Amino acid sequence: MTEKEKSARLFKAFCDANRLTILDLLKSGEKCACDLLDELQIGQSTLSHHMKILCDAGITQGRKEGKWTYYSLDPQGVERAKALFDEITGFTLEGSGDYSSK
Amino acid sequence: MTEKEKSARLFKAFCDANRLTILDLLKSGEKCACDLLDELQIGQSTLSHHMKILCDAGITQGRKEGKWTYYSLDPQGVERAKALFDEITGFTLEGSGDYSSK
DNA sequence: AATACATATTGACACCCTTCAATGTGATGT
DNA sequence: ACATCACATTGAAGGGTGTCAATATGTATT
Repeated sequence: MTEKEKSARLFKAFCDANRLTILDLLKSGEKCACDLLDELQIGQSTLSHHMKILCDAGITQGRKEGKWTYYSLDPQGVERAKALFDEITGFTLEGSGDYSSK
Repeated sequence: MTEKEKSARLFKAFCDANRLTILDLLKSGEKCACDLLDELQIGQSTLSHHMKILCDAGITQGRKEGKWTYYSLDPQGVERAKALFDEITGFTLEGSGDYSSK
């Protein structure tokens, strides 16, 4: 798999309205699957599917505690995605971050 | 179509390896379709298809001159995508840009 | 006008993605 | 042990996407 294919795959995680809503919800902090489910008009298995995609992409992470799974944004993963997007859009920030992570 | 659906659609433009390569090539400036075709391992109709997606997304623009069509990045469109991505990833720039455009 | 050229459009195909219902799994409670 | 709860996995259906060959469109050239 080429670099570009890997990038494309990472961005796919952001290409679904439900996943964007999930990321939005997680911005306010960790949430269990059942809380997310309450706010989305999708079935339980569908949520599970989306969470797998987000976690596989490294954008979110899951933490199991008893019966529940708590999901949260993975700050590192989010930064990685941002850096990649900036790289692709040819953007270098005047007077700010160092995106040399990759 | 909801906001999130619109965002998801815009990001889809970045979710194909060939399109990422095209954006990469256009970073160095305007190029005609035939030049792009030389560097990609895809057929002519496929390139045309990808250029339509990128242009429809507002990320690139085409300029016709005689037989040729010259493509280039649309700086405004690129910034719009970046701002949206930053918004989604919950990023607010310390001491920099104003992303209140939307 | 006839031909050649550059690009766009169309139609078909294979693959991928989202979704759901059904089922599996692993933890908790009785 | 048994039932229940929270979540994951599987399998199937439907729509979307990338690709190409073929064809159409529009522009130069002869």
